[in-house]
Amino acid sequence: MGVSLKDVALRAGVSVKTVSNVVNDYPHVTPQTRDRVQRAIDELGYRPNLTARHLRKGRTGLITLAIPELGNPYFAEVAGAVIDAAARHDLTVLLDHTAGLREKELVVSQGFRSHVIDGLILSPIGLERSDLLERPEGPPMVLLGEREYEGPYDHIMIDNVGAARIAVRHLLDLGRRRVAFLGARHESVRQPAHLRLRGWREAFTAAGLVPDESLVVATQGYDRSDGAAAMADLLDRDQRPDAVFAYNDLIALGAMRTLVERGLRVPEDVAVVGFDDIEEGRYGAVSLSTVAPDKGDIARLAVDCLVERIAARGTGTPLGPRLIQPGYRLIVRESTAIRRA
Amino acid sequence: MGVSLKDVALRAGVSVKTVSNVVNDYPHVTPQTRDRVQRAIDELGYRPNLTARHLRKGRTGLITLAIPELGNPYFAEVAGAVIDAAARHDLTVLLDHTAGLREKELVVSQGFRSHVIDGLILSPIGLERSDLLERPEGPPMVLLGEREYEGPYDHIMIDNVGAARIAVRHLLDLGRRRVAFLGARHESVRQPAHLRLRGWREAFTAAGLVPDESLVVATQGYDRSDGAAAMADLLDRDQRPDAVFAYNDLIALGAMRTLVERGLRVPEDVAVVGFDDIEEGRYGAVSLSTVAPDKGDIARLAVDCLVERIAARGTGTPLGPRLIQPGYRLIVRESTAIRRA
DNA sequence: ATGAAAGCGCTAACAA
DNA sequence: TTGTTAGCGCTTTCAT
Repeated sequence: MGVSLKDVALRAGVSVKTVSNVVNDYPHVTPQTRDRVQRAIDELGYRPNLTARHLRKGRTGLITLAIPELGNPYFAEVAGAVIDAAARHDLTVLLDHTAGLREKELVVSQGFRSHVIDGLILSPIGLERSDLLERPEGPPMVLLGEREYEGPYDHIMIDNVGAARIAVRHLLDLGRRRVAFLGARHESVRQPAHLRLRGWREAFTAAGLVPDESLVVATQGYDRSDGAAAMADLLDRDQRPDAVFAYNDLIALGAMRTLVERGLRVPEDVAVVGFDDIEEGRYGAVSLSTVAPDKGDIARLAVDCLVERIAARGTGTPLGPRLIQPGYRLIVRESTAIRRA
Repeated sequence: MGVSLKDVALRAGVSVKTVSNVVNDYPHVTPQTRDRVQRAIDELGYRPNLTARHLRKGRTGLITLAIPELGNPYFAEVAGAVIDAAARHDLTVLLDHTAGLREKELVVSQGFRSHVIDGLILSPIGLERSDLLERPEGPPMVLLGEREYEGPYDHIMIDNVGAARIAVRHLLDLGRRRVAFLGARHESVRQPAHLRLRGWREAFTAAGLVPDESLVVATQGYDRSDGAAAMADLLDRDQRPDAVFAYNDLIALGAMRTLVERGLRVPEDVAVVGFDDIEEGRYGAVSLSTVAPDKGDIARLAVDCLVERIAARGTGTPLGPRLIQPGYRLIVRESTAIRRA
């Protein structure tokens, strides 16, 4: 099939080793030899077979990134950033999506394709803590995302409680008092929604107010449709909220859609804040205020962590699990742009 | 490091070949032997080294998918579908994004990582036809997307002219006459925008009308911001349009945003039709009518084509380049939901 | 500075 | 039915 080192060596009249030296920029090669080899390489159109190189070196230059859903703009944007960050380390990204299903996440976290990849970045949702603890030996893994685990793995996660607190405080500062939380979870296990809900509560308490738990609405998923349904649910009740803090932008967007359908104005009647800062939030009829995690930061930190882990392998250097918190900020747009009450 | 075939063979007291047979479900193995080997595999926690297997077989089970931008929901959704379609063939997807830059597309189309992948699905924008013709030997490649090439490669592309015609006709049927086209290109080279623009023209002609070329607005890119700017540009002129057909949903969404800012109603003042059917179009304050390409179909066709090409390699079976047109349909939503004039 | 040869883990002829 | 062995293309001691 392809042109191999041997072919080049034959053509250049040198040994395989010499060609290899040239290809790998080994310093001790005479310019003449290098020239001759280079010419042979060009003439034959030689390209190194990475598979063979990897077999020999035990590294592949491939990492897996497993996210819940590519259709979710937040994850799509993060994935793009991870691909770029990985490229800067000469790593190529294998993309998987798990639909947030424990089973699929399990398959990914446990050596699926483990011999092909040097490492793994996983953004788990359904996975249990115990699954993590029972993970068999395998390539280094770094966790990404807002579900707490406190397991033996590096984890890139923003300060969800703090971020939510700031968002809700912004609404309280606007004079809103009936601030709903959209996107809670029924499950008792650790869920990112719980953290943001805690932030919601703390914001009230910090302001000397008592949060009204009846304004907490759970959703099935994290999609626009879930937000739309949750909002409808809320509006069907007696007293309507004057503000909404949504688990994420998609839910917020869905909620805004319902508000418009019901003839309510945003932000006059109901102010809305989301979470994620997906691009679509900037271009709705009413642009969406949101908490913006630094996605570039997140991607960079995850890849850097993983690269470090990969490098540390074998060297026996013990490296405790780290919890790393990327930056975030509140972005105020039209959905809360209103004079103080 | 890992456990190899040899280790298992040693443990089970058989030869490497036998273990290999068991692992690969080779039929002629006695149940007892199989059992013994299986036990050894389990005890040792053996997992085949795919890199080695690939080196041997000359196949890796990896394919590259290169799209312009993961942040564009249309491409993100297509990418997700491709990953699923590939999984059904036991293929794993390496995702690249090119930003639509000729240079990056060139790197991808020409053997970048060519030894690691079995095939390549490329969605080019900046690439020239000549680049394609000069492509060196490499793994099979299938083209995806709406730029015409008529090169020596399989190409999955919907009937852009026909699809655009139907969309514009829908607007004309509504009684609209000043139907603008947003998202044209200045470049003279083949561009998907040209095809959709042709459909725009043909719809007028077919209705016995003369298209008003002053309603064609070019944009820099294909993003929401481009749509917003183009719409603003259009509204600053004397006579405003009563309908807009946008190159894609993002441009349409951006345009709608501008319309709202200017106090115009959709669809009463200006009806809008987009292209792509991204999910976000369903949840705006006014849901977006659009041309919906069958993304599952597109992904499946691309992967199937590629798999066929991969299989045909070496077998000398000549297989001419094919142009394959996936299905599409017009989805009418609120942005054009209005009584006939 | 360059060459010879071993071996990464696997599969596939060929043998037994 | 199972074992032996030769590579796939590359890197890497160890010689020279």
